[in-house]
Amino acid sequence: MTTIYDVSRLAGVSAKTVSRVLNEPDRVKTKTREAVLEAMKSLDYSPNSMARQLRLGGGSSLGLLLEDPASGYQSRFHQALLTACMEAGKHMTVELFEGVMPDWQARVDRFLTEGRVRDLVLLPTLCDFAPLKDYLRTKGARAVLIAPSVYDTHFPAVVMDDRAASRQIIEHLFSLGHKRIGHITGHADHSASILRRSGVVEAYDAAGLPRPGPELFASGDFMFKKGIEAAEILLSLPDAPTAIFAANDETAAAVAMVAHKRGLSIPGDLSVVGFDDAPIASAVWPALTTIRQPYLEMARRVVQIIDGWEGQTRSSGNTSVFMTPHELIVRDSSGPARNRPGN
Amino acid sequence: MTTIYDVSRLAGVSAKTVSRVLNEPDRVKTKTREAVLEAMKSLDYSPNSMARQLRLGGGSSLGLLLEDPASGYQSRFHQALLTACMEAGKHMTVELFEGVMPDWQARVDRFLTEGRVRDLVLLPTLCDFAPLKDYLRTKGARAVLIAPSVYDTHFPAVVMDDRAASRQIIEHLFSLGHKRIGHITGHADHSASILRRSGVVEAYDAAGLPRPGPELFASGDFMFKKGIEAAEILLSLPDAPTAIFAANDETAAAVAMVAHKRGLSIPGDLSVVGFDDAPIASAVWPALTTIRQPYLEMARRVVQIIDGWEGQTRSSGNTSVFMTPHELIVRDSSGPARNRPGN
DNA sequence: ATATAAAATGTCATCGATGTCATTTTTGGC
DNA sequence: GCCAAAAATGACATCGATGACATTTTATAT
Repeated sequence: MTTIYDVSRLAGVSAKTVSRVLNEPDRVKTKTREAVLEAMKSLDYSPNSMARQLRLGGGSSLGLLLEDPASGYQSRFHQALLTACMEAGKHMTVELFEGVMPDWQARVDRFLTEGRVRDLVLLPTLCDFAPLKDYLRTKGARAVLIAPSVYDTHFPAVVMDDRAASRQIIEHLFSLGHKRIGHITGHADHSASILRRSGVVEAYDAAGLPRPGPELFASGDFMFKKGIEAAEILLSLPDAPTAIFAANDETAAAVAMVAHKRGLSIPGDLSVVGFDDAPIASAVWPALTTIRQPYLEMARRVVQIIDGWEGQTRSSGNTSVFMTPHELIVRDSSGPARNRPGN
Repeated sequence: MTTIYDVSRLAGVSAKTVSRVLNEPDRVKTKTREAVLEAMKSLDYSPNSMARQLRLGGGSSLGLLLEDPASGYQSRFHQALLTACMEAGKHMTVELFEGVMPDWQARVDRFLTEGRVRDLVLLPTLCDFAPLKDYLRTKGARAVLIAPSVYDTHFPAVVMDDRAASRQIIEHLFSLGHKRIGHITGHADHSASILRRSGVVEAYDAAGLPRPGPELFASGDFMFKKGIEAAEILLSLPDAPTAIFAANDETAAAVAMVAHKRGLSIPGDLSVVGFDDAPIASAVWPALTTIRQPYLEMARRVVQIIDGWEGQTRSSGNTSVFMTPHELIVRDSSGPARNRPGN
């Protein structure tokens, strides 16, 4: 690596002058500047950003640990963070954190050090991995948790109201006349799964209806494949539901696929509702009624929080939770309940 | 920010000892170490990674500019790069580079400097944006181009053989007895679109068949919505094709949707083939026959190339192109051509 | 030509860490 | 208790850049 000194030597000027050519070209005589520029070119010089940052007290990047970048949630949140970072002029360093490998501490350490990360964002389910949070605290890193199952005294959280959203969906289906509604839950490790499920129950309670039997809850894991199995189970029920609310859009898409396979029309024979407003929600036919997750708003909030940390040594001790509003999007996959023999 | 000196003062030792506690704890007496650790804790110390990197000659992150992170291609490649980086122990800084904003040079500059990026990856269509490439060269940054339309003297390229893959698809359809095959092209800005289209023609030529008429080529843009329009056009043809090859899976999914809407069964009435092996290819019903893009292999190659640059000042002047093998995946959306009235 | 202000350039210290090598302390065998 | 060897610690230089301030050169007015 060539340095500013090599350039200064070749150009016959002081290092400071080279620095000036780089940072305040107008304060250098044209002739000198040209000589310096030529020297830089011939030496193939490029400034050492580390030294610059050290001198200038440079900022660190926002760090994002991704457990499963193929997951719709993570990739969409990732994307929202990119946008929020761009808006705020921040940079983001991303790293895969797959499962818990034996040397995860060393990996995180290198991520913080080599990646120059001080503030990070933890998505589900990483945001619930206590050893990681402890380790981060040890290392003096700060973090924002996204939709954690449990709030943490040391890290603020940005969330949406999964329970309310879920209840809203069921009420939407009630209003269309549905009485038997199946629910495919999400992955058991995600708090959202539990919240969404309890939103379902809450809606029945609020409407003064008896809670649905356990046969109407099929377990899923937010993924397409498991969604197929779950849908098969629900639709094979002797008294099959007239509507299915899947814990996310991917699962809902699986339900739609199974329904088509069985010759059921949507929403004529079966209403299907998802959650997330993922691209797939508009890509399947018919387009899915769903809840739009406020990804971008949440990401912006994250950046705000981190911006507020500037200068502070670490996150303050008090828990703070930022709730972000969502939105029900009614598309074509939900419609009036059709009376079926037996209903 | 507290420094190693603050800690050393409080602990009553030299800065070097504090450094030792951090880097080679065994070389410090237990009692001293504990005192230092306590001082670090009470001062809430965390080491300045910039200074460390400066001293140790730290490496830079791999930079990725994303034009449209929602695009399947970019997000999947992104993901593959994450994996490859993890395998190689590298870090990646990602940034949105949406369209060409007036201050793009300043943005790139900040990305390189603040993000401490020296090597970057340019995906389509950014890899064909000449001003950016020129600017990067000015700044002494190095880059690998992914599937560029035109090769560049200054930057190596990693590609797959779109034309051959496309030809393979058509030959697959030929082998199933299809004679009228529609093609929905990709976005005109992507070289892949042109290559895939010419692969189609090549297959006809190789088979000694007359080239398909222009009515069998509908223009798409790799996106679902445009795919719907294109599918409508092709399927409304007086002599509609018995198979449609869409330039990517998303478009193919749109074709499937339109076909279902029109009551056509797949592959009975219409074979549909995509390209990419995106998640959506397995998420629609029936699962799409498609080409698997060698994302991970390409990403690994990128990391290899960049690793090879270590120490070198900039990319050598000679163009190098790395071709990566693909794979045809036959699923359920392609089947024997059915004789239709008129055929 | 000369004084003087303004512009251009240079010197030195500094950012926060670690490597080198010198110095001090501890350890263990006698 | 003494001495050599080993262990622990410290002083100082260094990484590559820039800020503060000093110095030199140039431009302008007299």
